[in-house]
Amino acid sequence: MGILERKTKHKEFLRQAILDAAKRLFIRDGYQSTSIRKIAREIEFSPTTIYLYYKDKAEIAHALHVEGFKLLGHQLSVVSLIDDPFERLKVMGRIYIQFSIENTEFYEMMFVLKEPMDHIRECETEICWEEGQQAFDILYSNLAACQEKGYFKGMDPSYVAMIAWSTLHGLCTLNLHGHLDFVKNHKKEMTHIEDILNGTFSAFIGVLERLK
Amino acid sequence: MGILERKTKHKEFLRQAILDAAKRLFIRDGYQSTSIRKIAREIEFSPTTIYLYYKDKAEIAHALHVEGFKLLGHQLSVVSLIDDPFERLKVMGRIYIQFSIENTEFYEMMFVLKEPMDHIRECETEICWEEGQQAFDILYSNLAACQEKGYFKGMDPSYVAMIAWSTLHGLCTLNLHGHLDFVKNHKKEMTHIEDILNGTFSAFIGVLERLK
DNA sequence: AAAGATAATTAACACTGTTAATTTTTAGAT
DNA sequence: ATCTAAAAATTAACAGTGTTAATTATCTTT
Repeated sequence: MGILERKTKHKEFLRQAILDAAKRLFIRDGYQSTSIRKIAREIEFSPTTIYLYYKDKAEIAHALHVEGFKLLGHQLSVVSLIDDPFERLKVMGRIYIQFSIENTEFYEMMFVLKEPMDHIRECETEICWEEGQQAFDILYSNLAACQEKGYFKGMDPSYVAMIAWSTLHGLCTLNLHGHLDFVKNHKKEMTHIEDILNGTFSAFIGVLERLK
Repeated sequence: MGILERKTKHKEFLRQAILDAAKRLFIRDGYQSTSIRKIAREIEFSPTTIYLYYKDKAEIAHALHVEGFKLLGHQLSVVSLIDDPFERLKVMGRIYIQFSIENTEFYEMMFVLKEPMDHIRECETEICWEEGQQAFDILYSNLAACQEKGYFKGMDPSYVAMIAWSTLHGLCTLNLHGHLDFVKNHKKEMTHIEDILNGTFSAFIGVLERLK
């Protein structure tokens, strides 16, 4: 069965090559500008070959979506060294924001674009967003740990998680989509957008700290 | 000069007709699916005629963007009857969320899509997002009024505004883009998505109330 | 009615995702 | 080594996209 093995190996190799090419273009030009034809040109195959390895563009989008979660996961892994749960939470927040700035296209693919979610709904038998679920669970666990240390008194950690995620996601997307530029005119201290993000995040942490 | 008048009148009429057609299609099928050709078919003109009234698709997007702000403005106008600033803030929040659910495509055009913002940056001589600026100012004024009644002690209202907007925007977009469906599995009380939105919003209001 | 300006059109370009039909390549059996 | 069947890759095509240049039709003014 050495031949069959080599064949599936080749299939997997090409599938990965397509994903790598897609990733390169996608990071540079964004998802919309990354066409099937451009990916094909990149790997020097005909456009239709790609459909032998991915059923449609949404499946490639989903693969990049998963890739993005791997990347964020790696960047977040350093927080395991931090013992205090609230301190850990703060660093996680900063890393999340930084990730959205440095990996715009991945952030968009993970938390904004509908294509990957549509693909999950269409293909996965049991409809569930594994990556999101897992990320949310980690956030929830951390908040529960904070609560045991006296934070968020009398609050449901699920709702605290929803608030925290919503706030950061809102902040990141407003920034990425160009809806925060005007704030510079509104407040003189906010000359750089990074200051707005950092300032708002610090203020939010301040709010959470008051809920002891 | 009665003829010139009629001519510019006609020009304005057709410009509005194009926008109305675009709005109809856009509300039904979303922005991406609303092509120039479909708009042209709707008003029974050739596709290129549209370019005599709008320089490109982004300009139509921007017109719909402004239209959306008018609509939200109308829906928010009822809060002027509420005297207490914090009570007013709460109702504003509920209306904002409701708007995002009932006017998905408008919300997307106002706060998510880049096209209208790109158009502003390209065309307006003085780069500023009038609609956003104005909306933010209203939020800011309300929060400042709250502060005078003892809320948000020792906080910068600008940052409170940023936090509030980010939280609501994050909540709305996570919902609209299908990233909250899994939460049903996470928490049994949250069987309907509306419950998640309302619950999270209530919890957030609870947080703000604690900052007295 | 002729001339000039304005409005609207057709034709075309360079793309897009995707499918059916066809060719090329590979693997197994004689 | 040759023939056959299966797998992989390709070409051609469909129906659509935003946008521009060149052309035709319409209307105003002389």
